[in-house]
Amino acid sequence: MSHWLIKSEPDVFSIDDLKKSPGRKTHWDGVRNYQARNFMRDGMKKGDLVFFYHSNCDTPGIAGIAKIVKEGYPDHTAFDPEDKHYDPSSTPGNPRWCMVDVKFERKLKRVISLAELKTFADSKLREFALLRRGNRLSVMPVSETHWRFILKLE
DNA sequence: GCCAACGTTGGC
DNA sequence: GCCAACGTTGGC
Repeated sequence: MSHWLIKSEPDVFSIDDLKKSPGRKTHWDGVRNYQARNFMRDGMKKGDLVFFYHSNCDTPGIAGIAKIVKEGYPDHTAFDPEDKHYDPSSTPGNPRWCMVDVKFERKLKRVISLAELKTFADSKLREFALLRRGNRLSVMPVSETHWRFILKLE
């Protein structure tokens, strides 16, 4: 089983929104970055656990844990001209983007802030993709070691 | 294939 | 709101 981190702006969709969603799950649509897509399409497997990260907010950080409940399949929002993430070069016959379904697992007891994570950037969390300079990836892998260490901070 | 222009992300 | 980082686009 692998571990991951996905980012979301809480003003748009927070961990609480996921918890309130029907069946406590949602499809993770709108990813329009090839590296992120490849992680979703090729890496994410049913049962994998995912850190739910809040970005672009007062206290950016890891807010909760979700689980992959459906593996990669075409992101239909790319086909919809009305959708914010419409991409005319992606068609049902030849879909370019994909999504997975994630389900609420739990909130962390407290948000583990980016600021706190950064204090370990040169030690326990060296090589953690989230802390690499200028990282803008919205989907990234988390190593076993890093996953366990971060959970211990909780 | 190069690279300037442009758009987006996301911390601060 | 600013701006650095960086991915994408498109002219050449």
